[in-house]
Parts: sequence; structure tokens; C-alpha cells
Amino acid sequence: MREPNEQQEVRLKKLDQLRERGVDPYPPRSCRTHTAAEVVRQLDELSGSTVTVAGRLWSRRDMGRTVFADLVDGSGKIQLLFRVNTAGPEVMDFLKSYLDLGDIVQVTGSPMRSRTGEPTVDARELVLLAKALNPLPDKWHGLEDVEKRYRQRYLDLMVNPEVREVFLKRARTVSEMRRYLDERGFVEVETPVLQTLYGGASARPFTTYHNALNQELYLRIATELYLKRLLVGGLERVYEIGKDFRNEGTSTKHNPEFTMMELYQSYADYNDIMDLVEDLVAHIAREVNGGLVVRFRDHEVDLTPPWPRRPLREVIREVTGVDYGAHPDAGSLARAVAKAGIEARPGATRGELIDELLDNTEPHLIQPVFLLDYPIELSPFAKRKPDDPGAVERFEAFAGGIEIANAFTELNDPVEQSARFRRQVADREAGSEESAPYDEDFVNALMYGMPPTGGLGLGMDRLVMLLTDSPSIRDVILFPHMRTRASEE
RNA sequence: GGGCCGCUAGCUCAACUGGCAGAGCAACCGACUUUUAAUCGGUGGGUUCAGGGUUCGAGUCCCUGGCGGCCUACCA
Repeated sequence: MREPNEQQEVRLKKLDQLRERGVDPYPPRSCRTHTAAEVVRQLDELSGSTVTVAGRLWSRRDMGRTVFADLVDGSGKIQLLFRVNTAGPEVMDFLKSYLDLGDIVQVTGSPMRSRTGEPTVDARELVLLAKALNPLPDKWHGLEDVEKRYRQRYLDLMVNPEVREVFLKRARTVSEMRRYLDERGFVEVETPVLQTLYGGASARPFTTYHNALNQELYLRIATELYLKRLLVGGLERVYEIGKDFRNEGTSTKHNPEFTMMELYQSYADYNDIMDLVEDLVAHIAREVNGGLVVRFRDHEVDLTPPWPRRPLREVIREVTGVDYGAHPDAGSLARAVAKAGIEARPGATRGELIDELLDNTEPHLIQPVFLLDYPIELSPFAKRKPDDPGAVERFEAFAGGIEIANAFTELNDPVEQSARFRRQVADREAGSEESAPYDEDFVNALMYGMPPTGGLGLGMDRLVMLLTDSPSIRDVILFPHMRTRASEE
């Protein structure tokens, strides 16, 4: 503990005085009978009976022999009334001399309405459950310092009710997704976070080390390759909701660790997955938000299925004016991209250029849409379109101007998969740090036969951003990644 | 990586062109028997993010660094 400030000194002194009086400021047990919301809701039936509520002492209006206070618990707020006639002088003295705003207390008394009609517990007994040594943030303005909100999320949750609402919605999003998938025969599994080989996405990994095995390990960048091994094993529908880790910069859409839902459905293709995605998202929106129209960044986004299914090439051409299909080589496409006023890395490959075009298209995709049929260069694990060898059966789903899902008909041809890995390895040797290494065991698994499969990756954080109108991924992650501060211990 | 902005009391914010660091809430002392941002009177509280420089004098100007936000780039 640092050198206490003035307000901490005051509270520490009260702590000592309490102990001298034989009062345990941190007793091990409480005996709450009702939450604040229950008392408010059942006020008429409870009137005249005795209830015990518990929570944080939030505000206090001291009128001499009468003190009003607000108590906040997980369910809401209830007013407390302390009167010398009802509670007695000892309780009044205890309240005034030893308690501070922020303390966790337990109050026993009778539910009633105050003169102004406010639901109130008329207190007879008062027990301190946990003494607070730090003062609460400003109760009127809340906590506005963005950095403090992220670093000390407990304060943010305490004083900013809309923040609590976001994370309750996040929890319901996850549980509704599980319920939806479980009901459709998907099996939830867990695959390794620590991997000797990483893959399934284009990203640089975090590296760590296993001391006993004397072995370098990677934190997974995706769950894809392990989940598909399970399909080889005969699990026909699997999913995993878990953290992926990508060693790259942060932004309003990127956090180094983020939550991904991946699922794989045997005997399905990417068309089936589109049906699933729009229905799943609509289901979650309905359960979590109560409706299919969400406000996001000053737009109204209508998630009602069906969502348009449009070729990537066509939509990019509409938004940027560049038809990459008319430019089969990188040089020609680079000139067209430059002419459209879009900057790209000098010497970019054709895939990178198309990616650049997509980045410029993405912010315009406000209403939900599936973009279909990606160039093969960008998709090492997707199956080719039978009638177009340069494209794969892949889609990404967009809404609110952000990508929320990525899916394809999975490549299950081991020989071609092996060739695609070799291409990745070659790219890697040519300097592409995001290209994944060759995964021999994965190819070997495919050699036993994997059914035709549709697979999906859905960014949970981004879905929650959309459903809660959160402008930054940090607003939907309880403890987003922050630099450590030199001044902090 | 680049640009812009920010960091002042526990919290929210002021402080003009460089001239005594302030307010509200919170805290402390006091008054008040139905308030709800209670009210009223009084008191205390500062490494102005850190370090250096310019100056008679720096929260303010200059330099270096830290952390954060936004934009941009890179990256999925």
C-alpha cells in the first residue's frame, strides 16, 4: 500500500477504532434475505415485514436525527431510512461515526414508502460487511477518464451502469450462442492454446517456452486445424468459443487476445453456413437486444434475414470502381488501385491489393451482407470453386461497417492442402511473417478423409460491439490490453 | 511507425498573453426528525505525469521521456 492520502487516513483510523470496539470490519458471513430489486418489486407484500438487504452504501442525506441513504447491490438501488426512534442511538452513532460512502453493509428493517413515495427500508439493524478504504469516484459525473476506466474496470462497473449493461449483454451473447449451437447438435470442444505449430490464420504468434520439456511453444492464432482433425475423427459438428492470440498492433477493432467462435459442420458447404450465420445472429439479437434493428455508429442496422449474398468482386467494383477480375496480374491491378486513389504497399501481391480494396470497401458495408468467392491467394484452407479455379468458396459477413464472420467450404483434399502449405512456407521464406508453417500432422489427418465441410469463424468481440453500439473493441473486453505504467508498482 | 490532442486535489473540471494553483462533489467540524445531485455555516486537502531548460517568475514557453485517446499506416 502506498502512503495513504487524506481520505484513506480517515478510513484507516475508523478501521482501527472499530477493531478496538471489537467490531470485525470484514466479517466472514452475511445474511441477506432480499435483493434491492426484490424489495422494490414486492414492496406492498413486504410492507410491515422484516427484510435484510446488503450492498454498497452509495449516498447519504444526513438530516440530523434522520438519515437517508442509498444502498446499491447487483440488482439495483434501494433507499434506506435511519431514524433515531426506530434504529436507536447506537445505530445512528455507528452510521455517522464509522461508516463511509463505499462501505459494504447489511441492513435489517421494514420495507415502507417514504413521504415522497420512494421505496425504502426503515432500518433497525446495521452491520458493516466490508470497510472501503478508497473513496468512490464522483457519484454525479461517474468515471470519465478513459484510461482509468480500462485499467480499473471495477470502478467503471461500479459507477457507470451502461458499462455493466454491455458486459451483461456480452455474457448473454455467449450463452445464447452456446444454446443455439447445442440445440443443433454441435459439440463444444476445447483444443490446445499452447501449440508446437501454429496455423489456421495469417498472423504472427506469441511465443512462449515450456521449461520441463525444453520446448518453444506458440499461443494459438486460430482453432481451425485442431477442430478439423476432430471431423476426421468422426465428430460431425463441433465448435469452440475461446481466446486466440495475435501478435500485432492494437486498434479499435483489434486486441492482442480476443474471443473467437469457430464451428465446423460436416456434410455442409458455405451456403449452409450463410444460412446458419444470419439465423444465429438474428437469434442472438432478438434474445439479447429484443429486436433485429440495432443502432451502431449513428446507423440503423437491420439484421433481419435473409442477408444479401453478393460476389466480392462486384461489391468492390461498386464501392471502389476497381474490377480486380479485369486485372489478372499484380502490376496491372496495382495501377488500377493507384488510379482509384487507394494507397497500397509498393510491390504488393495481387492478393494484398485485393485485400487493400476490401479494406476500403468494408466501412461502406453498413447493412448486413455476405461477400462471396474470394481469390485463392487469400485463403489457404478454402476449397476452390469448381467453375472458377482462381476463386474459393469463401464468404465474409459484414454489418455496421465491420467484419463479423469469415467462412468457407473447407479444403479436404490432402494433396492440394499440402501444396497450399508449401506455398505458405515459400511466402514465409520470401519474408511474409504472417504465413504459417507446414503442418504435417494436419495433412496426414486429411489423408484419412475429412467429409465435405462448411466452417466458420465469428469474432465474438465484434459481434458484441455491434449489438451494444460500442465504438471500440476495448469497450467490450473487460480488461483490454494496456501498456504497463512505469509509475505503478 | 507517423500526425493531432490530453495528463492539475479521491472524482469531474477551471486557471486569459508567463504573474499568489481554484470550484463543485467527496472528506473533516457543526446545525437540521421524510430527503433523494438534500440544504446551510465553517475547515483541511496539490511532486500541476516525470526529468531537464529559458525566465526575476513556468500548470502555462522549449527539449527529452512516460501513459492514454483519436486519426492514419502496418497487420487480419
